[in-house]
This record gives sequence, C-alpha cells and structure tokens, in this order.
Amino acid sequence: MQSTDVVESIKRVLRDRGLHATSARVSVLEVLREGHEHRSVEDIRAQILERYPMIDPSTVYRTLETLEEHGLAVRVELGDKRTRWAYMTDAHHHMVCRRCGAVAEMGDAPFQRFADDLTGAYGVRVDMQHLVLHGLCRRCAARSDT
Amino acid sequence: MQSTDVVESIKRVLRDRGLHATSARVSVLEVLREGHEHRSVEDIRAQILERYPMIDPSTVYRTLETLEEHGLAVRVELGDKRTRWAYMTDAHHHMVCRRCGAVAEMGDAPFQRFADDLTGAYGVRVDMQHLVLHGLCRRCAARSDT
DNA sequence: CTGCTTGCAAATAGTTTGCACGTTC
DNA sequence: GAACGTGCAAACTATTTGCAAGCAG
Repeated sequence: MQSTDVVESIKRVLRDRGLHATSARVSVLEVLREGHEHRSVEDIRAQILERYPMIDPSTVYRTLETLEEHGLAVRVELGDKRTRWAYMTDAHHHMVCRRCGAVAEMGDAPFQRFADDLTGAYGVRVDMQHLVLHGLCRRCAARSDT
Repeated sequence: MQSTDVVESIKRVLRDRGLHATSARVSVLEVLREGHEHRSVEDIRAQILERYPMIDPSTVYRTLETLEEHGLAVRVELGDKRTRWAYMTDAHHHMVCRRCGAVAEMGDAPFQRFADDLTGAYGVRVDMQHLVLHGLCRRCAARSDT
C-alpha cells in the first residue's frame, strides 16, 4: 500500500467517469479524501502545494466544479462568503452557531425523517447530503436559558 | 391613510428600537415591507430610486445590516452569490430546485417539528425563520420518477 | 451642538474567463 | 494528433471601508 496505489485508485475513479486523469484532478481528490471537514479553495490549494509543484487557483475552481458534476465532491455554503468543499461521502449535517461560530456535526436520522415529511407534504425531494443550519449550539443554547 | 402615515409608522418602529429615523432606513424598510419575496441589494436600491432622490449602495448595505441587528430584516442566502433580504415576518421556508431553479415556499409546521427533534437529539436551538433548502421541486421530482 | 449616518471613492475578496500552450488518451 | 485541461493575466461582482460632510435628536 504505497501512496502510488492511492494515486492509481484515484485515477481509476476518474477514468471510470470518463474524465481525463490529470494531475490537478488527482491532487484535488487526494487532498479532499484525507479529511472530511469542509475546506475552502485556498485551503485545498495550500495542501496541494505542500507536495505537488504548482497549481493555479483557477484550476482548483474548475476542477472542483468538474468533480461536483460527477458526484465526487460536494459544495457546502457555511454562510461566510467563501464556498467550502468536501469529498462526497456519507450524509452528515452541520450547524453554525450564530453566537460563538462553532460548527457542530449532526447525524442523518432526524434529517431523513424531515426530508420524508416534506416529500409527503409538498411532493418535493430535498437534497439531504450536507445540510447547513444556523442557530445556537448546545452550549450557547444552554447559556441563554438562564 | 396616506403614504405619509406609512412613513410615520415606520419612523415610530425605528425610534422604538432606539434608531435614528433617517430617510435611508425609512425607504429601505418601506420597500421591504411591500412584498415578501427576497430581494437583492440592487433590487432594493432600484425600487428606492423610483421614488426617492438618491441612495448609495453602501448605505443600503449598512442599513440592511442595522435592520437585521434590530430584528427588522432577514438575510436569506439562496445559493447564488448575492445575499437576498426580506422584511421580517412570519416564518416561511424555501426550496430552490436544482434542476429548474424554481423557488418554492413552504409552511412552517414540518420545520418546527424538525427543529424540536434536533433540540431533543443534540441540544441545539436551530434558527427556523427562513430556511433555504435545495433539491427537486414537485414537478421535477415527479418527472424523475419515470 | 454632538454624535450617529451618509455619500463618495477606493480597496477587497472570491471567483470567472479568454487565450495560447501542454497533456491525456 | 485531436480533444481536453492548465497556467497566466486580466476582468468581474458583490461587498467593505475610510473619511469628510450632513442630518437627527
């Protein structure tokens, strides 16, 4: 299990979707797969530059967009102006605390129930992969109860 | 019931919150109150210019931020890059269709149930005023069932 | 009159685009 | 070698900020 194998498996994934396995795409996917937090374009680029020679920001933008179209990456809007990106894995959700800024992760079950409710009531099919909510985190909510 | 009365009532609302009742604030609130769709800063400014002499974009930005802090306006992120604003009224929610772009409004009940679920499960207090979801609208969902 | 607000102009920040060259298949 | 993807530089768009002058209380 060498890092070469990781690269090879990523290339296979890309070619399976009919994409050219370019070094830009490989490096972006490689970095995305290493953690499941959501990262900005600049974070991603910085991590790539630590081990690959060079990549232009515009290439990172274009690459992420391509990966998104092919179901390999997800776009997450946390509420500040920069778009975050994550490797497409299991559904999990976030809440950004409006008081302290903490980002909490939450499991999928209540979200699925909610999505089903909405389908029943309105016929819509809600994307429930990486929802972002705002509000008060557990700690700030508890404090404001006093 | 003259338009003067509208202006006077808005001024009262502003002063009640300890804000100076400036013409910028009055005109922004007046325009926001006229419809409950969500409008961009430029939309709002354009509507103001139809009847008031002049207002700078930066003033609209600052005014909306102030109104938000005082609970008179809500910020809504529909997913494109510009922030939309609405008059703060009853809770209602939106779904942006990822296929056709339609924006559907939905009532509050399932959302409240969901918020209570999350409080029970995670202790968080979710803001459920103007949530924006993404997915497939009724029509596009039906079509993709074939 | 005193401080909060505004207009103006300029600066940011994130993102997008056109084009010539390099790479992948 | 044909099509696709990348780097580079420049353009855009929405938004923010500093400052001097204006208006509200």
